[in-house]
Amino acid sequence: MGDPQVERTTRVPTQVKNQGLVARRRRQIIDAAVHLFVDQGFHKTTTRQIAQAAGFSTGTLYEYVASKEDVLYLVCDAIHAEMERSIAEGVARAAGGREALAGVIREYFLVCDRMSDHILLIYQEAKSLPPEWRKNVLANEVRVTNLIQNVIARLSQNGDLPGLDASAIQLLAHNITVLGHMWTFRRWFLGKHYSIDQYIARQTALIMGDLIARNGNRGEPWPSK
Amino acid sequence: MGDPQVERTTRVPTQVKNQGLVARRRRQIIDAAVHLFVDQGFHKTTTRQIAQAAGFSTGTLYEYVASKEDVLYLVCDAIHAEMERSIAEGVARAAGGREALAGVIREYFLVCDRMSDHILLIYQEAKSLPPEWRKNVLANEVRVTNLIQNVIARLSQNGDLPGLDASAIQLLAHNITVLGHMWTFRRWFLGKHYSIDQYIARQTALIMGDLIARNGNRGEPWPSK
DNA sequence: ATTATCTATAGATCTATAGATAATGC
DNA sequence: ATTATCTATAGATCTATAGATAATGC
Repeated sequence: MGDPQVERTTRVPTQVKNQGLVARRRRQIIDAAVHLFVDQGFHKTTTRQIAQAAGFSTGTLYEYVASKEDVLYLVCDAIHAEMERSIAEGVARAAGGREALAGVIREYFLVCDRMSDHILLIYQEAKSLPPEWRKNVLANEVRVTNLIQNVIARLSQNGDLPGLDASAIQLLAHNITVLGHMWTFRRWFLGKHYSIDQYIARQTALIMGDLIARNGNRGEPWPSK
Repeated sequence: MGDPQVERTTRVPTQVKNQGLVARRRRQIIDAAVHLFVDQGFHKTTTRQIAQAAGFSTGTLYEYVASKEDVLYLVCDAIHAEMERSIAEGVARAAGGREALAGVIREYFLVCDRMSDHILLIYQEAKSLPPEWRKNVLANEVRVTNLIQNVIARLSQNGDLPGLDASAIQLLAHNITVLGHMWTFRRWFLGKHYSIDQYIARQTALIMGDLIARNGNRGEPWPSK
């Protein structure tokens, strides 16, 4: 298997031999393209603009990618790598025991808040990827959901979250994942009513309300942060 | 105010005097463009293709819209009109009393299932609209959420859903709205595990679990369909 | 010699419109 | 005369590449 980061980048072919240079230039390409895509969208961004923002010529850009779609894939993949890294870190940081789920929700939602623009970008432009690579991006979405699902499953096995079968656990993980995304694509509305901390507190109450109520804390609202 | 449908279409200027003809031709444009946009996306679809699929020439197309963006707006607006109509109808059809919320969720999720492609299209292409019209599309999203919010608020006032303040009601309405959308943009995964009926039953159990548990049915799972 | 980069542009579109033509109503 | 439609294309891009140039290492 080896380093997944390398495996990722090597899927996109290049003319340049020096692997270190390829990694460096592609990082420049990604950094430049993310901002342009977020601002203007993929289709309205030109390869000229990407090259210029990255600090070299159009010709050079095409030594490191074979097409504009390649750039989009590099960007989507880098975003997912960063999300996975942050979430896994957050999961590790969250407390154990009964409050672990609330902690993980919090860490995950904070990642969504920080990466709003990027999450939005994937929702909008994943469709523009060639099919083979779109599949890859969707697989990444599943991986993020699984990180959350594993936490729930672990708590469930410990008896901390009774009344959830495997299917309910899976669906709950998807719900939490998407409610994090909701903060990014309904920010224009939700942001008028809640800060991210309030949003986390409120959503946690709604999500956990169910589980906790069944667990014996009936009637006691989840502490609002 | 007058007929909202007319108010909608009149926001886009036209060269043609005959209002009935304008409505008819624009319906042709919308029907043609929806399919093309769903298949290829907005940017990869050409005005030529739209005109051809609608059954007239490019020149004629531009008698009924001033730009390609106009077509996108007509499409987004038509989709929302259809969704609002269907959901309002579903809300009316749903039973009253304590099970009203489950009934509305069911009706709404069925609309999402039927209009999957269209909902997806709005998520992907709303950004390509001129700012003024994007605001309009977002306002439509709020209107759909409000339809659900009103049902919850009514039940809450009747005492059927205790423990929900105004803010929780609003957020719950957004959650339900987005969990319906989730069926459209995670269909590639969820569809492998659930039929739409199973999805509705499962989600209803998770959503209502909270509310019902607080309401005294602790431990009793929501009937699965 | 080999590798990386740049300049300049071929080739392929695509949107939107100008001006010609057909259809309708007085 | 007026309204609607069509044909043909101006004008403006944009992607991707070919071939020239600069930098590096033997």
